[in-house]
Amino acid sequence: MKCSAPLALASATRGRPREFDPDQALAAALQVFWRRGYESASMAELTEAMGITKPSLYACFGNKEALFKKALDLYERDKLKYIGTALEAKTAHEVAERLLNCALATHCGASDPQGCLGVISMVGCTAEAESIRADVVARRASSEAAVVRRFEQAKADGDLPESVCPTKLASCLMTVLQGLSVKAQGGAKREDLQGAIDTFLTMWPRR
Amino acid sequence: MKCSAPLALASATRGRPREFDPDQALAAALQVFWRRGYESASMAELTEAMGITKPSLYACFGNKEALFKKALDLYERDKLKYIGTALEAKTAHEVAERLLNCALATHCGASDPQGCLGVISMVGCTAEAESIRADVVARRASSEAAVVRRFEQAKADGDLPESVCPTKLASCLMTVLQGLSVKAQGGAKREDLQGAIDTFLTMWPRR
DNA sequence: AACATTTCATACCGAACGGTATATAGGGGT
DNA sequence: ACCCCTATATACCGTTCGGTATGAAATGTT
Repeated sequence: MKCSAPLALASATRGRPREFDPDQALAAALQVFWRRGYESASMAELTEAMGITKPSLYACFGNKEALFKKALDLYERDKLKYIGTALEAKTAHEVAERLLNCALATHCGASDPQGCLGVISMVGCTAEAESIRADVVARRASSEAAVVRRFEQAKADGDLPESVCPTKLASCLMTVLQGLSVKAQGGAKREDLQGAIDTFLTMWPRR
Repeated sequence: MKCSAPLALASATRGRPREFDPDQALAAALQVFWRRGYESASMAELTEAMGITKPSLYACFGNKEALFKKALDLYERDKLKYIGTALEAKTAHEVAERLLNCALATHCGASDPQGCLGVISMVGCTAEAESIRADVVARRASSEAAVVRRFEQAKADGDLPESVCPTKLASCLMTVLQGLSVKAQGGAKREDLQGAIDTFLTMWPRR
């Protein structure tokens, strides 16, 4: 159960040393979860992709749910770090532009287009895994709240028209982001997504 | 396997008459699929909600996949009929307005907000059920194509600026629709969705 | 009344699921 | 060397999954 040093520098000098790198294994697990979603990713698939056996997985990561949450942490740290940097853009329009285009790049990056891990897991989890759902929902809410704050700042800067509501505009933008995930998950072409993004940005409220 | 008269007026005079109404049972199945998604809806849940036993279900509907597709037909016929009527609106803006608001009403109608059955099933199906996925994707593509045609007409009517591309605008609108489903599935409040819709409509390109 | 036909209810099937008991192997501490 | 501790590999656990075999019940036909 215990995973004393949290995934890195596990310099437990006592006992047989583990023969795999937890970070690398977690990265492999993330790929599986991202491709298949939480519930559809089976332990057999995970262990095979991670190159370890089930007891090793359980000893190091706890259980499937804990493994997923660690993978989700990694996902946010690596794949969603563009959200933080996008918020640093100078104008609200540029914030939206970066968010949308970086999302596109992330989800159409490597092979086939695939949606956001959060969207896939939140939508796909209804049966058990209510905890997973709640976790994803909370993370998403915090992202949206950050966008709201950024747009409030933009409005104070005179960067957005007085008539727009930062909360609603952020909700609208997040809606588009999540819609892009669904389209990507449905196998949409990159040009299709790019068209939706460009059109939305053209519609963006100007001062 | 055979389900001779397709779900209605099964006036097979020979043999023991069935003790349930297939249409009613299918409606109950639709509720389960809508709430839980294709894979998460178990046969036990389905049979309980439909008030029949498993052999009855298999005799009448074939198997889980065939049952789902029949439920999806019913869903499009009942819950998504607003798409057809929305396309009859006079202006492109009104088309978008109707599509978005009717989607909101559908997904926040009864109890807790829930996303579109198509979105839930397409995103949630990765493992088996590739056939389900393909079916949903095809239906969605046909809907989007209808919107494209409507916007081309609107442009011909001078109802949309020359600068907008009907294909891209339709893609953008469908993206928002699907994003709303995700937000609804995540437990978003009705006002939140309404805010996103209103903001998007405010941004709508004007002639 | 006897038969054919269809539905119903129960119990069951093999497979896959997440998770674990157990025994062995491989390191440091002393 | 020996002991302790931890990771490994194999085999297994109970549960749930979608789907079905089987026999009884209920109708129309003759």
